[in-house]
Amino acid sequence: MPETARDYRSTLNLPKTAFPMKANLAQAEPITVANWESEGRYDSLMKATAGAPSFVFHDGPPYANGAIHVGHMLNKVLKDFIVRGQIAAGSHCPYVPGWDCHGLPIEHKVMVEVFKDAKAEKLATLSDSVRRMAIRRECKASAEKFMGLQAKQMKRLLTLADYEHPYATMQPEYEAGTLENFATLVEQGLVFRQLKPIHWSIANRTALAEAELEYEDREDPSVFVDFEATDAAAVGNAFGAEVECTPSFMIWTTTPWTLPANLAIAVHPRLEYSLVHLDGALCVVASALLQRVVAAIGAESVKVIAVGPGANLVGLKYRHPFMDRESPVVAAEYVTTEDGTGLVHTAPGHGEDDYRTGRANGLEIYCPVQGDGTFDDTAPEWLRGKTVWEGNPLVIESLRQSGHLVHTAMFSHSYPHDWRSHTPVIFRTTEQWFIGVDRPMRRDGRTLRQAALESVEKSISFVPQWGHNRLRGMLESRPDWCISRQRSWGLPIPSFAFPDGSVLLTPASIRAVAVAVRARGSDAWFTEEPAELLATYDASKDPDAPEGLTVATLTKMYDIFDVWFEAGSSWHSVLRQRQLGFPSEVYLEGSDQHRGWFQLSMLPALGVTGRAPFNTLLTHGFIVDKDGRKMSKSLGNALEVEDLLKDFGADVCRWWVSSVAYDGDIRMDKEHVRLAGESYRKVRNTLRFLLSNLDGFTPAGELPQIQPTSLDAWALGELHRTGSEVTAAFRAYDFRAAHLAIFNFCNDTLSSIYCAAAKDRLYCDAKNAPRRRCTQAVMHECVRRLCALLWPILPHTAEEAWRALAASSGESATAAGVDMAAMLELGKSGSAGSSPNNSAPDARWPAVLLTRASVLRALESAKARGIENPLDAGVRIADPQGLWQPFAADLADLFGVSRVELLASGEGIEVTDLRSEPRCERSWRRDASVRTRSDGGVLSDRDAAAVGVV
RNA sequence: GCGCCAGUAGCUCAGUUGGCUAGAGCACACCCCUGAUAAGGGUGAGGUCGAAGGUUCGAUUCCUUUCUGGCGCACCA
Repeated sequence: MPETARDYRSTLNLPKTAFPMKANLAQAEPITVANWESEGRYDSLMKATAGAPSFVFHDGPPYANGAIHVGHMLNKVLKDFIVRGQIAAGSHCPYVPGWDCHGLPIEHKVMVEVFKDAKAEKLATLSDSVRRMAIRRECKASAEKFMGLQAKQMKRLLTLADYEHPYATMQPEYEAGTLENFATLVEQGLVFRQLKPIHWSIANRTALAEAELEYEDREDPSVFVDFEATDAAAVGNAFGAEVECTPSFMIWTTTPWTLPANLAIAVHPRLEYSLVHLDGALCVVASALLQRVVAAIGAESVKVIAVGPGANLVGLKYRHPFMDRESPVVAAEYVTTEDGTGLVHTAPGHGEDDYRTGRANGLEIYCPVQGDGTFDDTAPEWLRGKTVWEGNPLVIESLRQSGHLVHTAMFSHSYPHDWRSHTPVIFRTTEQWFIGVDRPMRRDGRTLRQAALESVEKSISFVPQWGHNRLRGMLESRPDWCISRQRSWGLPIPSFAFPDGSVLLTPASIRAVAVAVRARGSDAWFTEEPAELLATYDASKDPDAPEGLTVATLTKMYDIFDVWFEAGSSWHSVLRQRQLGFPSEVYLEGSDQHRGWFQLSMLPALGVTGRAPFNTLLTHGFIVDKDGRKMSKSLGNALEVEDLLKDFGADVCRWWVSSVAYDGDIRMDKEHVRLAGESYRKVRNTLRFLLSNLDGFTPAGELPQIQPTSLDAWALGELHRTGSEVTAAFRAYDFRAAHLAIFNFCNDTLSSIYCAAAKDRLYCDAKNAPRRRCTQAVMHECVRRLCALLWPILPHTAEEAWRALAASSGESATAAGVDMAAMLELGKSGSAGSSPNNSAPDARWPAVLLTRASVLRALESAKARGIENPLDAGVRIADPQGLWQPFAADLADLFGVSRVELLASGEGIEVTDLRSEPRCERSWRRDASVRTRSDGGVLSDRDAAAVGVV
């Protein structure tokens, strides 16, 4: 035996691969994206799957405003799992990304950022339609800019979609589709015009949305007013008391100018009210507020006559203090005892609550205030032509003179103001367009609400299940849908006004405008005359047109659609118009869309087609921070997608997405993504190890025959089981289960067990030894299948590995791309859960692995005896029944020890100390065959043969 | 205020129709390997299942209340 051990390193088959350990995703992925784009990857995949059954999947449009945030990332990546999962499973799954482009947030932003200072002043001087077009041009530019930005970011997330032909709600053909839907809804009798109170800016003569309001403190005169009952005795009866004079209902308000429009007093039915003498006057006040009222008005003598519930007051009548009318006391649940008297002045034309109360009680929706803030001719003479702010003191003075004013004082409160002019806004009723949810449809007499509830119950499936209750609850309680907005940036509601103020909006007239819009876009509404817009309209053939209609007398009206109506028409404007199939198999959005896109797509579709536009509603929760709190810029806990991509890469972000339980809130933190990165590296390194042992290996078509009791059979069996699990998980949209199955396969089956056990034969067997070749064949199969399974989740990494695999066997190593067709084929065969022409692994394998666990524990405790390296150990297992005998060939590798002996008698596991036995200089094993060879080296039989010595 | 949902080891999650000492992975500790090496392997510690009541022989699992958080809706006359 020589002094120094021979170096047999060069005689080994050591791992070798170009597949790097470090993924370098942040740099590599943009190149992948560019390659996909230049080679037309989306189109070629569509072509490759052209004949396959279609899976209809429709994208909900994000709002084209700002960069994408982590919520978009979650949503788009989940959608991509579906798209790629379907393609990998052999379906044809076209996917058109879309954007919601119209609406207030963009207009608001343009008004703030573009039309400021001098530009804003100049804008104000323009005529209405010129001004609208100026705003619309800027809005369109903004929407286009953000569509471009978001598309770029979405591509960077490695999502697969028809980015060459996206849809946008502002595209002419999309707009035309929306109008066609609207025409059908009108035809079905669902559209009507009605008064509704809205925030109104007098300064700008426009309706304002919540986003355009700023709440500022303001002082207003508050007044306590007595409304005299018309029937004293009835009031007495309500309280079960005798009354000797006319009682009054005392109300309180901070907007005296709304008193002309008072049409009711609201009381809470279960609140207690008092009939009380206050300084001689008999009035009704909520008992809980009596002390405060007394203090406020400074009453000196207080005498409670009787008390009773508000319910008893309902139906009583009172006389308006200065208008010639009698109005009722009504019940309302929202009445509180926080301020005032517990009797609420109700003007249905001047408040949201009041409006609802008015409608519920059949009151007129009366609004004597005009757009310029002045009273109209229906107001008392002394108010006509005065503004509401001039009206306040006039009303108070009138009340004082007629003796109805009990008390007045200035009251400071937070009040909504116009964000631009900083002037206070008022509530004012205006005519708005509605889609009625309780109106019978011409088609079958059902209402939208009935139809919607029926599909929720019968034909839609929900993932997760609770979406069912949520959507049903919302449908049960939703009011009619107000679809009109008084803005510029949107699709006009194509209604025309006759000189007498009546309105033309018939299915035929809408369809005629749709033709114009399809050709020239919705700008046409602002730039063309009614005659041009209605060029294809023939009133004589329109059964709904009024007699003797002359287009020349019509004027355009300028309401636009609620953007939700546009987004809610996408199933028609995209799926049906582009012939992609209808309905969509799934809609996948955040849980906020039960109120939004889910519901507002469903209603038009039910009205137009009679069915919902989707079969399954898949919802995900919201991303919250690591403490479960909402992410927001102001809290400073928001994560930026750009940062995540830069720090971790898209594949790691996608790997993280696939790992979360997406129903319910999703906690997210950089640390979580970093952890996902760790587990990604595990998968990557496993692939790398496999690839590095396939250098120069060319698979021989089919796998070799494999013994069921061999390690290879077990690994192959696990591979197939994993494949079936992953495919089933994708079918159930349970990406997390797929993620876990893949990870466990890589981490346990391969890295911890199979690869560790296979090292010896891979490195030390002769290059062409059948045992080594067999294991390589199985590993080759593992890489192929893993690539196919990983592709929907980690498209970049899967393709990178696929390329490396091709390179290892020298085949198509020059091809820039991946042989997608082969990968897709593989996905298809995998989905069938096939096991190739090899026999299944032996049924005793689970037991063998349990034994392995026991052996490992025994080896651990043997460390105390100084046997620290498993290759210094041998294992004796009692096997009287000969159970382990068939596995004998692989047991030593499986346990990582030098030698395993099966004993015909005895019991248990014994670890033997082999440190005194010679160690093979090549394989480092203390195999029983190790001895000095002809070259002077100390080798085992196998190694001697591999090196070619005896 | 109303509706829906969630609350299990430091973190991400499993826990079938209530039933054996509540399970994984990561992180952590200790050890091995140095021929997957800015890798790989082994062993181990760690939880009164948000809280309080109740039903039951028995509850993480069913009921009630409550706390915390999320989404949606309403409200401030």
